[in-house]
Amino acid sequence: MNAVVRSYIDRPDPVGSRFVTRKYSFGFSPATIRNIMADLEEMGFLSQPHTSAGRVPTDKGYRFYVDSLSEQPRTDNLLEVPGEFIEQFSRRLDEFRHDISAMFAEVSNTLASLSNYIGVVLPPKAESTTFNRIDLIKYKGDQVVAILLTDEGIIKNKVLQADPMLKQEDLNRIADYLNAEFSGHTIEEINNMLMQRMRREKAQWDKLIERAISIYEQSMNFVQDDIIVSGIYDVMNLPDFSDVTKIRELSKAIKEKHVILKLLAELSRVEGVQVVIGNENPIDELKGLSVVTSTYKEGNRPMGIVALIGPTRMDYSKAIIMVDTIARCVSRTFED
Amino acid sequence: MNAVVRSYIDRPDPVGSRFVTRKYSFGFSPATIRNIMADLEEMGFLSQPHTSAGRVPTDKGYRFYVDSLSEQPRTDNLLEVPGEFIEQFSRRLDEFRHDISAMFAEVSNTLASLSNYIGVVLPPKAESTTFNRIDLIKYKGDQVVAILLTDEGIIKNKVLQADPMLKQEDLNRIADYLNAEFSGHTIEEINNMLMQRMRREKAQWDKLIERAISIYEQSMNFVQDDIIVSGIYDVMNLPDFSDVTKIRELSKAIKEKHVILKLLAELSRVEGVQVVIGNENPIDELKGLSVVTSTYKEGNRPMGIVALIGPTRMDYSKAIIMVDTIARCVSRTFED
DNA sequence: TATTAGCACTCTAGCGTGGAGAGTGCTAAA
DNA sequence: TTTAGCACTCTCCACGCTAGAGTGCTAATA
Repeated sequence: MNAVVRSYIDRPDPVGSRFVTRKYSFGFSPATIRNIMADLEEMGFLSQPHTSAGRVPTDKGYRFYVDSLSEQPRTDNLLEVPGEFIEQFSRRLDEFRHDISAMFAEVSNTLASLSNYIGVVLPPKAESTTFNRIDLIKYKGDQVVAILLTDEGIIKNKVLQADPMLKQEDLNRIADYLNAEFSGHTIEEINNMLMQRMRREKAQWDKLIERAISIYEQSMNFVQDDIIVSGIYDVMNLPDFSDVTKIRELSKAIKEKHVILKLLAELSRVEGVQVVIGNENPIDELKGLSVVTSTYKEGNRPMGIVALIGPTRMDYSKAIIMVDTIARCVSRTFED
Repeated sequence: MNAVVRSYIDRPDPVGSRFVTRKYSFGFSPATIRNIMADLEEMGFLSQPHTSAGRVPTDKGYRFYVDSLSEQPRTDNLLEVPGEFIEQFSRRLDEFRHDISAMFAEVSNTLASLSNYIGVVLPPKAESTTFNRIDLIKYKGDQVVAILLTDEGIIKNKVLQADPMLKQEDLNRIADYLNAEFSGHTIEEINNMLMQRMRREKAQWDKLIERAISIYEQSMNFVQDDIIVSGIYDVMNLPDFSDVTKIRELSKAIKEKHVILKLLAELSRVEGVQVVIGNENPIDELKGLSVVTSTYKEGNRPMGIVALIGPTRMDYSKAIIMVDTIARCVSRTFED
């Protein structure tokens, strides 16, 4: 029975009882299958578009399938990924070690092109990254360029307005101060530290510290957490999107990046692979789509997530393996 | 006659002789119009999808229309843009003065959302920008972060591998050297200067210069000229893309960004507004679409272009005005 | 009790038909 | 040169029909 549900998944269109008997040779006749399918429909796992069309799994049906996937011994799935691929892909990621955003783009692309679904990467949350150093460069007029480096290899730059009287040496002093104070702490810790200190030492601030604080706060003002999306165009070639309105729904969903961001942020709390199917999705724009995610970590700390977004009729088995494998590869790259 | 061709453009679907007489009151009867239209068809300006459907402009027809647009006194068009808008938009761009890529994103978005076509911006070619300064920061291990600032406000950073023995002071010296030599020159000039000097002074290079050259060359290795595209999703709602295959063609064209890049680079040679209609397009992927472009300049030097991409049945008049106006606004922003 | 064969029933997809409507080309008159 | 009139063409849509696939139900069977 279990097996029956599972078998529907791979098929592109409604499937009837005869088909099942032919494709999967249990010792049953079509009639028996019909009975079972009628039961399954009553239980809510299947539905038929109309009488006398085959049946199609409901979201609940997919959910059952996915759950049964994870129940059976992991090895069954993981065996399918050639260790060779893992090696090769890890090496490839290593090449991008010095440019983390290029690396994430590569990850997203690989996910998309191997799966034909939409590949998404949620980079590490700015807050949880570790301050490595900041540099301040005097630019035109009163403009100052701040470059922030994190241990994770993230480089961000921002142009600030500052007192035009500040000379490069002053900036250096400020940067030195910030580096000495903050290096090795996560941004979150720093924000907390800052707050504490601001309250405590408010009275005895000297000019330098005051400026440093102000500059730091300005620099931090690029919380532009963003996601990296690939494969939007190829996914439109799937038969699931042969309808114009469906394509429009899809593109609307993708357009609302912040919506996806919100969902992924939610999912990133839980470690390991997660599957969200159609209506289970808390966000209206994404109902009708399924999301398979996995977190990647640096050491033990979860950093961000990689995900595949596709139609509910998705090859979950494949997607889960891919997302899982690739998340592992990313984690591994961060270990070095 | 001229007027007849023009009037077709705004209509979403095939238009017949009766319609013309009703909508545009020349003193002619449908029969006369029919004769004229038959002539126009023979000349290749119109075509009919089938006998007894109305007629539709051909690319040649659109071309005629566009040409006749630019023949009449400019003011006719430009009057339609409220000076107020120009003011307002220029002020808005000013807010982005310190973050040029955000500014281009804003430009692209504005183009797209006001026109409902696809907004595209080709940022200044890296080669033609002016070196302002470079800074080198020692990072983890043998990694060095190079930050390049240009006068135009472009900030790029790249991680390089360098001799791990180099200390921050050495890097500062190298940066100072490069800044002293290159500041105020365009990247292109620098590349030429470099080449010359390399040939001339090859013998007497000291270690510093050698390192400086090597670092500079590594830093320059991010020629990732890219375009900024907006409005892909909204454009799908146009009736012109009510067909799945058309949407797929469109997305294929957009996906091949380098293709568009190539076309725009080509068009950026000529100053002012340019219109490329359907088949006129040298690139297969874009036949079936029209492109309206205009260059923006810094002083007298053309920097890049803004463009609208839409269906051949595009509101050329509106598109031309928009692209022109916005290019002017961008140019103006660069003047400060 | 579980399974199966048989049969009537239902629904869709595909196809041809036929009428309405829109638009045309042509001819003859103004 | 323009216009009125008319026969013609083609699409679109609604209708009806058939073939095919799949179902549910009942009665027979292991």
